[in-house]
Amino acid sequence: MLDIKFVRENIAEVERRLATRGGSLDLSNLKALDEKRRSLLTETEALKSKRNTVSEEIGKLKKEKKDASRLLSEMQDESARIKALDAEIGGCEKELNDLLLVLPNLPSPSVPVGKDETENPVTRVWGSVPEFGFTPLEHTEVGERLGILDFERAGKLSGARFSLQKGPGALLERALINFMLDLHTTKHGYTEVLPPFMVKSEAMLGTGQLPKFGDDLFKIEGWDHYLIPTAEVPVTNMHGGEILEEESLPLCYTAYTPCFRKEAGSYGKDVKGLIRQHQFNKVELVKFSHPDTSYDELEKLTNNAEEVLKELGLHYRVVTLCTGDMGFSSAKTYDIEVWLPGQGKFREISSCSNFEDFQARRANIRFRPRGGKPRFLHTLNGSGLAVGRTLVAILENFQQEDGSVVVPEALRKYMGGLEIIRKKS
RNA sequence: GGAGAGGUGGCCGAGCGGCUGAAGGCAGCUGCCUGCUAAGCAGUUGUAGGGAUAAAACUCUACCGGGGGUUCGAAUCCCCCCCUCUCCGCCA
Repeated sequence: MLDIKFVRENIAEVERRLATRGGSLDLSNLKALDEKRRSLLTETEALKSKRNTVSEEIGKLKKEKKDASRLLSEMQDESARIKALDAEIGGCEKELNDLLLVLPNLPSPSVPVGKDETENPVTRVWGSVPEFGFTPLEHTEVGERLGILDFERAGKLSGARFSLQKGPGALLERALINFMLDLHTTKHGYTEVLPPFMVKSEAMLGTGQLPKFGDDLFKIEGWDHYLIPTAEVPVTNMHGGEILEEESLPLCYTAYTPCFRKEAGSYGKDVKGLIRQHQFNKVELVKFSHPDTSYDELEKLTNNAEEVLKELGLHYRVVTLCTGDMGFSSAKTYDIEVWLPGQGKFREISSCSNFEDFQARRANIRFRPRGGKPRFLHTLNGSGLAVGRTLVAILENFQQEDGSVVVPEALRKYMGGLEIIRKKS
């Protein structure tokens, strides 16, 4: 959520910067509501002030056993007016809030202006395209031939966009989760969190999924709860409403959770395989940062996610999302894209964002500067990494002509020393 | 799910419908004092939103789990909801 004060004082700039996200918007409605609210406030507060002093007087008169009926009847009317004004202010604030809640974050000035994903500049590349002496297969093919991926049975249970892994396929997923968590906790200094996988709507509001993107979420019938679409939601909202010590920043958390997404509107996209699922595993990185250092923290966080791919030996590139391709809550986002030989292209495997104080304001997460007033802090997060897509990358990059898959060195200790996944004969 | 107890400031803990943003204590900060430490004395310390200001100072309003109600006036009375704790039931 944007700061209404900032919007008020910089309305033209806000309009201009938001417009770079695409689409047009008009903040005149917001401006009018804000002005109305403030003038109503001035009016009602003056009345309340009067009521307070008169009420005190009435108290005195009564104590002295004097007649207060004139003041009493006068105040009856005033009170009714205050009540009506308060109701009007309430409505005004609700309307204003509703508008603010659906306004996206301002892109950071460092974000390239562009209309869509075709205008995302490549920021860096690591490794190189692996060469095969044969035509590499897509992961679905590799996995099904090995008997470790079973989409047919998953479909029987749950329909499209679900998967089932078996034997070394299930083990590989588990190994990846443990490997990533260990890397981030031991080497990068993050604290592991195992959060709830269901949260209240308040939490979804805090990180920006609600009210605008409810269609993408699975809601629990009869409850105010939703299945989380990412660990970002529970982990960021973990400190909702809190005032943290300045010295404790940055707080760095890593969390494994399954993620549940409806993928509404993606019909026909990635219908096959593990790329786009209603349920997938992810290890997430979340930071609560001092505003002064949040962009340094974004670089570090992105590097921490990249490290996973480096250790696994997977070729990838980092792109900076342009203004037109950024998510609703983000001020700046890097996507990490891994090379998939079976598809012959880079695919997103991580998205690392700085939300500045956008989520902190919604979720009311602050810190106390030494001796000063509480301030909103900055929140960041990134996938470190999407586990299913990492498994896809491994199957595609380390497949061999005979259909087997070499297990990356870094994962072997998590797989009982297994070096190669072969078809069970 | 059933029964009971409770939710007040950073913490503990008072609080007759008006003089309570809220006693008292602890913690914190600022002075003073003591050779050091400890103690002592005085003062001070919440959040949000308006107004004012270059920014402050200043000023107004609201806030005692949340929401409604009664009243000129509610932390205090009434109703609904939420949460925590204890006991019972159920369960991993």
